[in-house]
Amino acid sequence: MPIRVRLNVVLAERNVKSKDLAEYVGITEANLSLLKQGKVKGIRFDTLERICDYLDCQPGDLLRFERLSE
Amino acid sequence: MPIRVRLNVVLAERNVKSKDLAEYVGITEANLSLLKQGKVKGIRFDTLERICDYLDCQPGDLLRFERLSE
DNA sequence: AATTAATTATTGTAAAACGATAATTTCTTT
DNA sequence: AAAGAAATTATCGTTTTACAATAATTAATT
Repeated sequence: MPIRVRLNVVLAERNVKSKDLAEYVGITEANLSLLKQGKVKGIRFDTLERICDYLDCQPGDLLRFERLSE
Repeated sequence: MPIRVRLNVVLAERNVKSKDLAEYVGITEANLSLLKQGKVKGIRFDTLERICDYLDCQPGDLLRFERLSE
């Protein structure tokens, strides 16, 4: 699955707790955990938006397309 | 809605026809059109992936978080 | 050892991505 | 101006899945 979710990386960089982000975004810690680990198959823009807002980042920081070959 | 979908921009830059992209991605032109215009509320990663693949771009090229103020 | 933080698991539901199709509109090209 | 191609809009239906809610388990911190 070449779309890589690197929310975990950004969280670590920012030193932000999942709990705090979840609270701000308005989703459960359980779901945020799944998202962090790339265990979801998509994302709603309003969720992405609030994450970017809180982490002061861009979607491109959270999502990367990684080609298989090369 | 501060997540801006700029697929239309990238398509224009690449001079790619919606029809061709739709065909490659495997979604209907109708749905691609909605996506192009930011009229969807989310996206599945497998769709995003194929778009990035065909357009040789990153999610960050297609999605931008734009703050309201400032 | 306690407390806190994060992950995993389960079940349920509502939202919406997407299909299929067709009609309308816009854009090209002759 | 016609014709053709490309794109948008509109309906309706279906299936997927993001998310909630909750609880239990497993890391980390202190």
